[in-house]
Amino acid sequence: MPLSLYDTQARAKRPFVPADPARVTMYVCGPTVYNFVHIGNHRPVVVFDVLFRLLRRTFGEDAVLYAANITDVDDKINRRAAEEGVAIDVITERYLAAYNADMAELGALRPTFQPRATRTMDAIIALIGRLVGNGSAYAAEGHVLFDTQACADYGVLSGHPMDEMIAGARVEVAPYKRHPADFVLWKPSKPGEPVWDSPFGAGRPGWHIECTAMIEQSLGLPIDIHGGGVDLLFPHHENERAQGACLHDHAQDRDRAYARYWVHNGFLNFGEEKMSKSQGNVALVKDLVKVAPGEALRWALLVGHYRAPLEWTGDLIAQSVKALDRLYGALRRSAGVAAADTGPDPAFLAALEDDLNTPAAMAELFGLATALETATGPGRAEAKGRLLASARLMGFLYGDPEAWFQGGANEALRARIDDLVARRSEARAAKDWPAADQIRDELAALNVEVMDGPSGATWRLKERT
RNA sequence: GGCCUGAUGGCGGAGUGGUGACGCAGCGGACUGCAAAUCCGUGCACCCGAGUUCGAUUCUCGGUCAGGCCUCCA
Repeated sequence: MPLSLYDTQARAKRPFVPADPARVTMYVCGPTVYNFVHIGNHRPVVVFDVLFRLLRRTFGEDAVLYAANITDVDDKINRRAAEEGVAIDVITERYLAAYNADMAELGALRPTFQPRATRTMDAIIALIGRLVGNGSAYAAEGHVLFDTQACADYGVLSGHPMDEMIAGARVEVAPYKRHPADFVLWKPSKPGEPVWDSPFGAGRPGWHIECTAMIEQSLGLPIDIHGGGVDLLFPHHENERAQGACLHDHAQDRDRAYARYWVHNGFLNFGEEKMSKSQGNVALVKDLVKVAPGEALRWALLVGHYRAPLEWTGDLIAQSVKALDRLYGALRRSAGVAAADTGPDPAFLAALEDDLNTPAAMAELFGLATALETATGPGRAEAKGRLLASARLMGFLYGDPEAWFQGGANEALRARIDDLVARRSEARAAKDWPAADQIRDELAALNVEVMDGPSGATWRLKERT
């Protein structure tokens, strides 16, 4: 079953056919590194990581090029640097490192490229020059603006009719714009802000052109897949597409001269308590991992279909932990079984290939876990192989099952628990049930649950502390 | 005002023109000294109205409700 993706521009699911199967390209808009990003920012990270893994499996690991950019030129970065009285680099390096650490916690592969705006400046300036040169952009009062009127099909991506948009606009239109929808490609820097020399005067780039330049420099245009959150659909992606279409004005397929598929993930919602940085109640990965493993956070982010909004709650995290308990439990009980080299389960793969239907794929994983629990003889190795290969295609079950259940215990606690479990086993062997039960109560007080099996007792921590 | 989504059991969440996945929670049973874990079984839902159809949760139209975007938010 071939991979199909919902393409925002076509407003339909389309079979995914890359321009060149030997060189599949994907670009996803990444964060502005001025602070820690909250868990919602990581939804696209995880979603497109699953797509990255699936593409690598389909077309070959070396055939897929994935670029996820970093915006390191921005007003918010400038403000933050000024507040702390440090150089801008100090801010961007700090939060870029934190961002990459979060990605690792969530089990996301490193993208092939992580382009940064500040390191793409020559390409940005050259690109603006080309747009000015072919009449798609104009200079006004020290700015360079993209001329949306020169772009015949401006609006086709987001479906925003330009007239309506202007009528409902809630922003004041800068006087130097020819048309209200025109947007900045280059603008003068204010005192203290980063500044670059350019043929249009000293200044800094607008947001949209940065992404287009980073795509062109890292992957080359057009790309196969352009991803990001739905909030970026307008104006950011619309503007990117317009820039791309005007760069390649004579391309045969103008519509797809920039990106062949547009994929947008839905928002993460935070229920009644709106998560906002000003309230200081944001959910940060570095804090969440104290409550639940990063793998469970990854699971939670994939519990719903990527295009649907997802409610981020404590219960969602708890349920995700239990879901992984189930899968790791099946692995733990088959610890002595060597996994056969089977590859992913066909039904599981079909679910993922159907526009990344992760909930359906997860349902298949539970079925595979039950198959492993109930299989006998040689069927166990095969069942274990299918479960592992399937789950790992989604970025799960790379961990050691024992570590999953006992990982929260330090050396001293572990020794104490092992001792209690051993003493309880002796009591049970002597059929001294009161003594055995009393030890079990002691273990429970240590947050330990003990499970008796045919080959002895095992234990797990009930809750992470 | 414009554009765009969505409405499924106690909760989360797929999917389908005709027996409504899956997980958690619940219930019954097996196993267990008792539990836990596991296995087997089971109760519970498709927003409202009209239309198309032999048949609609699924398609069409209307309504209600909820959410998003139109502001350099993933």
